[in-house]
Formats: sequence, C-alpha cells, structure tokens
Amino acid sequence: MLSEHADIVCTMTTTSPQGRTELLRPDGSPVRVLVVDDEMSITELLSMALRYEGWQIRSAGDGTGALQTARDFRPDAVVLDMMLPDMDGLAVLGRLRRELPDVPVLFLTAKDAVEDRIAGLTAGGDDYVTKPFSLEEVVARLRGLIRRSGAADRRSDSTLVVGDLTLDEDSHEVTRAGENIHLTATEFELLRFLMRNPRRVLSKAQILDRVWSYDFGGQANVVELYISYLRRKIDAGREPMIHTRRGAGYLIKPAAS
Amino acid sequence: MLSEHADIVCTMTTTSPQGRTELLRPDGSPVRVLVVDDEMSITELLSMALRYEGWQIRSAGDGTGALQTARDFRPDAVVLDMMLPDMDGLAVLGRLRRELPDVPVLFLTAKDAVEDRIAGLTAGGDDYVTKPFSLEEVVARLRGLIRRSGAADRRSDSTLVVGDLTLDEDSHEVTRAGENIHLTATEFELLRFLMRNPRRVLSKAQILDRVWSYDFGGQANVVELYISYLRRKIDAGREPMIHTRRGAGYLIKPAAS
DNA sequence: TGTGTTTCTCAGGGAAATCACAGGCTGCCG
DNA sequence: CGGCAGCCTGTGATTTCCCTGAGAAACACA
Repeated sequence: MLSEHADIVCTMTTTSPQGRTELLRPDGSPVRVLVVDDEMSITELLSMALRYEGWQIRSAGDGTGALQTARDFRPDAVVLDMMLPDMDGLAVLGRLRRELPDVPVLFLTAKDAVEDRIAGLTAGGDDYVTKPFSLEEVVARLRGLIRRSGAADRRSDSTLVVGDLTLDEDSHEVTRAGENIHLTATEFELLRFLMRNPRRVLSKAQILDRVWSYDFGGQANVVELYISYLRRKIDAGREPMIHTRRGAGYLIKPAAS
Repeated sequence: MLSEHADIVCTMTTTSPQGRTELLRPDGSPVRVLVVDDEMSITELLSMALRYEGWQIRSAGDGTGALQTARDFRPDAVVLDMMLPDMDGLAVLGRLRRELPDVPVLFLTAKDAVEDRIAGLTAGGDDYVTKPFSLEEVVARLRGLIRRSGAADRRSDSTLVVGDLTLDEDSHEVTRAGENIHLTATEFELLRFLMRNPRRVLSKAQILDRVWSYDFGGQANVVELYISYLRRKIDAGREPMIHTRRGAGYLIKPAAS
C-alpha cells in the first residue's frame, strides 16, 4: 500500500452517460494511465479498453520510451510488461520508482514466469496479472491499485450493489439477501461485468471480449453456460435478476422491477 | 467511455425538419460518419440512410482510401467492413486508432464468419452488426456509440417517449403507463422506428426497408403482422396509439390527441 | 502424483420468434 | 347496398436461439 502522502487522490463519482461509476482525480480530471508493452496489439487493446473507462492513456513500446513518457505524462498508474526488448522490467521499475515513487504498477507477466520474483515486487502494493489476461481483470486490478493509492478518500468503496445482490471487489465476497454465495473465478468476473452495467443489455460478444482472455478461441456458448451457472447460484429459488433478451444478450437488474 | 475532455461532445437537440430529435456536435455542426465497405451497393445504402439522419457522410471502398479520408474528414464515428480488398479490417482498425484514438467504430461482419475472431472488437466500447443488417439496427448502434463517446453531456439519454409509452434503447425496456411490456427483437425494432417518427405516416415499404434486413425477400404483409403483434401488446385494452392510414401506412401518436 | 475443482466442448431438447398462408373483416367507392 | 381493395389475424411450419446435462481436459493444490 502506498503512502497517504501520494499527491494523487481519487474520488468516486457517479454517472458516466452509461450510468456507471467512474474514478476521477480530486480536481475532476481523468485518471492517467501509462501502458508499456512491446506488442502493439496488446497496447492497442489495453488503450481502447482503458480509454473506455474514461481514463487518459499513453503507451510505450520499450523501457526508455516508458521512462521518457512517464516523466512528462505523470501517470497515476502504470501497466508494465515484464518482458521488454531493450531492458528488463525490473530495471524499468527501478528507474520509474526514482521518478515517481508513489505510482502503483500493474505488471504483465507470461503465465510460466518465475512467480517468486513477482511476489517480492507486489509486496509494495503493486499487483500483477498473467498473460493472456481478460480486460475485466486488468481493469479491476487497476481500479483497485488506483483506489488504494488515493487512500484518503472514503467515498470510493469496493462494493457493487444491485438490488439485494452485493459483490465486493476486494474480498471477492458475493451475497444475495445477506446469504453468502461461492463463485468460481470466471463466474465472479462475469457477474462483476454484469453488475458494473446494470439494466443494460450486454451482447454475448461484448461479454466474451471483456470477461474471457483476449486469446480465447472457443465456442461463444461458454457465455450461455456461465450465465446458466450464475443463475443456479444467484437466482435459485428467488426472483430472477439475470434476464435473457433473446437475440440481443443478457442484463441484470434488481428483482423488484 | 471517453474522457470529458474528448474534443467530440455530442448534444441532443430537437427538431430536424422532420420533427425528429437528432444528434449534433456541441458547436451545432452535424455529426460526421465515415462508411467503409467494398460493395458499392452497401455504401450507397448506408450513406443514404445515415444522411437521412442529418449526418454528414463520406465513404471509402478500401483500407487505404479509408485512412486517407479519415485523416482530413475527422469523422465522429466509423462504419467499417471487416472484409476489404486491400487490407484486413483489423489492420485498418489499428492504423485508424493511431490517427483517431477516440473514434468509435461499428464493424460489419458476415453472418457466417461469426466465430472468426471478433475478439477485442467490442472491448473498447466499439460495436458490430452482422450482414445482412437492417438500417434501424445500424442507425441505433451508431447513435449509441456516438452518444457514449460524447461523455459529458447528460441531456442525451437512451429513452424514447411518446405519450405514456417509453422505450429504452440500453435496457431494451418498453413500458406503457408504467407497465412493463415484453417485445421480441423485431417488434422492438419496429416500435423504435415508429417512435423515432411520431405523428408521421410511415408506409409499409419504408418500414420494410428500415426494419427488415436489406436482403429480406418475403411477403410485404409481415409488416401488417407485426403491427398487429404490437397493437396486441401496446394498445390492448387502452386508448390506441398505433393508427392505420388506409392506403398510406401507419403512424404512432400519443393517445390523448 | 493423485484428488478435487474449474473450465470448456458437444450435443440434444425445448421454447420462442419469424413468417407464409388463407380466410375474415372493414371502409371506401360506385 | 354490393363489391372490392386493403387490412387484420388465427393457424401452424420452420427456423433460430437458448438452456443444460454429461463428460473430457486443464488446472490447483497438497
């Protein structure tokens, strides 16, 4: 966890046009994120997704570029691939820390990378995800990092609420009508995506693009399958909250209406 | 979603000459849309329909043309066929993103190429429709994209209202006098078309051209059929809002008048 | 390495939506 | 008032889409 003296304090504010909540800095300006990866397709993908969160994005393809950009862009968070062409991720990190000591970093690592090296790094409050990742995962982790780095602000909490259904992004706890519900990782991410977009129809393609990792090449009906799992756990014997809009997609809304 | 600093901010304003509401940029100039498809018949069709929305349209038949046009036309949104003669749709997208990072893209894909990696396309808030599409679908999706990319403006919401009848384009929810009404996909599109043109007679041919996909080869009386479905759900036992103008077409208007 | 969990494929069943057809109804005209 | 064109709607065939059980494969953890 970073110091409370960080000059970046983020506040939660409601109402993007989509009705989603979004993170903003205290002065109302958008959060700034620097994305560093040598594969153009990855930086493109991340930039698009993070811009959609309402954040301001710059990207770099190597270590030196990253340091340069960081200097004048002054990001609130950095997404950093550990495998860069010119220098090791660790070296970049070290130099980055000298420039911006309090900025949280989200590492991207290959699945089979040495876990212990990362473990040491994340002790400082940073975090990491393994490639191939899902966008929901990256966004969620980043939100967490940014939120925690702006510790002072109490208004931003980590719980999503839709009707009598709650989901805590920190503890991964899900309850319906006070009752605890155990979800698997994928189920959790799917539900989070739905709950971050309540009352809004999400197509299977959208869900696949956000919740499944970017290299997923399987059948689109995994979405149907996981919706079915979720219903079993969340709607079982209750007023259903997850609805199908045939030919359009799915949406979640409070049982009441 | 894009930042509030995006230089494209769209505002909702009433009164086109047709009496419809339409999207405009903050300075009052029309929205600009670039259409990219190699089949001339498609670009013609789309250009005509989108111009009718009051938008300014340019079209291109291949990737290089698209990039060139994008550079000086500076569109607010792009309609992009995935199958282009000179380069892959994805390649065009990448280069487009470098030029215009915040412009939303609506992809056109073949229906049978469903599974072929639409991955990541909708991730950044972009959207897609499959060929053959209906014009209402394309227009609705485009409006959605443009609305969402114009972050700050609260006036533009996603709900159509005619009398005590409401239709929400995000949640696909339809109510009459507060009562929820379930519509099928086609019924929904038909009603949306009617409600976007209240108090105005729409011929069966117009309806067929807008609501059904452009390759529809069936009997023209599907329109009658679906009007009948709609009446059953919307006007049932109430003051009717959907009216027949014998020999001319149909129109919707508030029950009061 | 073995065991339990999670993720995903596949395929069958079933429900809903779409549409053609045809007979009945309505309003308009002569 | 009769006839006709245009419109309405019941019936049912077909198609499309969605759900879910069963089991294989991948993974996590001891």
